[in-house]
Amino acid sequence: MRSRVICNALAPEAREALGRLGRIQRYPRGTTLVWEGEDSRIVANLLSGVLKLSSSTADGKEQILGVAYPSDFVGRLFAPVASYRVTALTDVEVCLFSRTAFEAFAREHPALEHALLEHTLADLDRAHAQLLDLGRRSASARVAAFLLDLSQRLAEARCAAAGGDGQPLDSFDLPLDRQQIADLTGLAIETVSRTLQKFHRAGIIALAGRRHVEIRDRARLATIAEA
Amino acid sequence: MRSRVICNALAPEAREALGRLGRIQRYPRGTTLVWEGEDSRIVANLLSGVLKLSSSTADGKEQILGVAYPSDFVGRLFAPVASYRVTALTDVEVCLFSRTAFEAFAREHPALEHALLEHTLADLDRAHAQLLDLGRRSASARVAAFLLDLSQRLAEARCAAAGGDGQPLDSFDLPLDRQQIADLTGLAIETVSRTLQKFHRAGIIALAGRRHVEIRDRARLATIAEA
DNA sequence: CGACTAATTGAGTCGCTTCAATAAGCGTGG
DNA sequence: CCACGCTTATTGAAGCGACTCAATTAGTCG
Repeated sequence: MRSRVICNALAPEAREALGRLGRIQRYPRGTTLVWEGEDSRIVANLLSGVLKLSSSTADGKEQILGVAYPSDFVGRLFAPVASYRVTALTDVEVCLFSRTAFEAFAREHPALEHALLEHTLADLDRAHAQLLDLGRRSASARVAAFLLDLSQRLAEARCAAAGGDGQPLDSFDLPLDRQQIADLTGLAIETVSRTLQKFHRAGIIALAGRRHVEIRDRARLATIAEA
Repeated sequence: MRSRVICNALAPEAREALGRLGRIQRYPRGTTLVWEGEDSRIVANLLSGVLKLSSSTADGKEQILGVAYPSDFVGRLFAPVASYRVTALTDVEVCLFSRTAFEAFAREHPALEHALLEHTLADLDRAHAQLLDLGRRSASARVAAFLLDLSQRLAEARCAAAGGDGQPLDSFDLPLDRQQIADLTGLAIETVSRTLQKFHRAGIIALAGRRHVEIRDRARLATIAEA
């Protein structure tokens, strides 16, 4: 598996030049970095923390389109307006770039555009998987798939950062609260809660506190996620 | 708006070289060009007709991830296996490439990779819009959005091909049957039928035969699609 | 420890699905 | 050109999964 960090595609000197273009910035949890519909002025590389990408209907119902973990690239290149909102789910640290400056730099560095293309294709695959979930799967399947995907991606992020082994984690803290899980899975908050409790009672997962989850029977969870 | 055809990004001589790499192929309606999960050996440029990209759950429920129109690029670059099925909804004519050969060519032609990146970002935007639909909108809103999107994209495809004006069409034939509309919108076929009839009775659209649709009140349709 | 927020639980409703039957569209052959 | 048969679409009735509204409980933080 190749590096998930965009700028690793670049030669050291180019990477340094790119580094000079961006600036490190921290935001507290809850901050919205980009609003949907507003000018798309910035793009960013997530260094630490978790971001949500979301969009909402005219009557205010929110749908989370994706969640970004450390090493992920976020922002809409080559479009004048942002099509989704970007909000910090935890305190975050990002490397910010002006969109146009980044685009100009990318034009000069085909390897970077190549890395962006691969990254975007991976995002598209994830969006497709989520489409199948939202369109055709039951509440239980969606919640199960969410837990499985989260454990995988948290492991990957840890791996990219501190160099773990990349094995999916069985015990972790949810970066999202119940409402956000509901917004991601397209369910009501009560349905998420009931489903989680049902898994808990069935011994498939263990819940401790509001945020902690332990996957006790990954195979069963995978079966539920399939159908 | 820039050209929607990938290879227009290339200089004439490069375009000709790419042309020699591909081969024109026709398939009758109903043919599956790529199966999900099988080796991703080919990619293609759609010349005429309509393709559906779909995926399904273990228990056989299908979800259409997207629909491709003339000038669209289809196939999963840089991945060993295809993540979705590609099926011809009408008779189609495509320009086929070996995936690996196309990738190698793209490496040599940054302008092509750039065009692919923009194309993929547009696909991602569409997937995001569909996520919001499936996760948070009612059956009526989904069907209305489908009709509006279709009229827009048919006009664009016509524009790219024959050089029309690109205005959304008010009268057109559906390239999908009711079941396929259901698979695209994540609804049951009966719900699609009922919704279409409801729009018809309300004078928002006119229906003739199985496939023909005429949008009579685009504004009202847009309002319904919003909520 | 107390106050506030987040999560859980219960009851009732609604929208969509499912199952079943009818009707319409369309190609075929007489 | 029309009758026939097959496929596709429509319509109806019933059921259920997830939502909504409301109340209770559990966590968390000062």
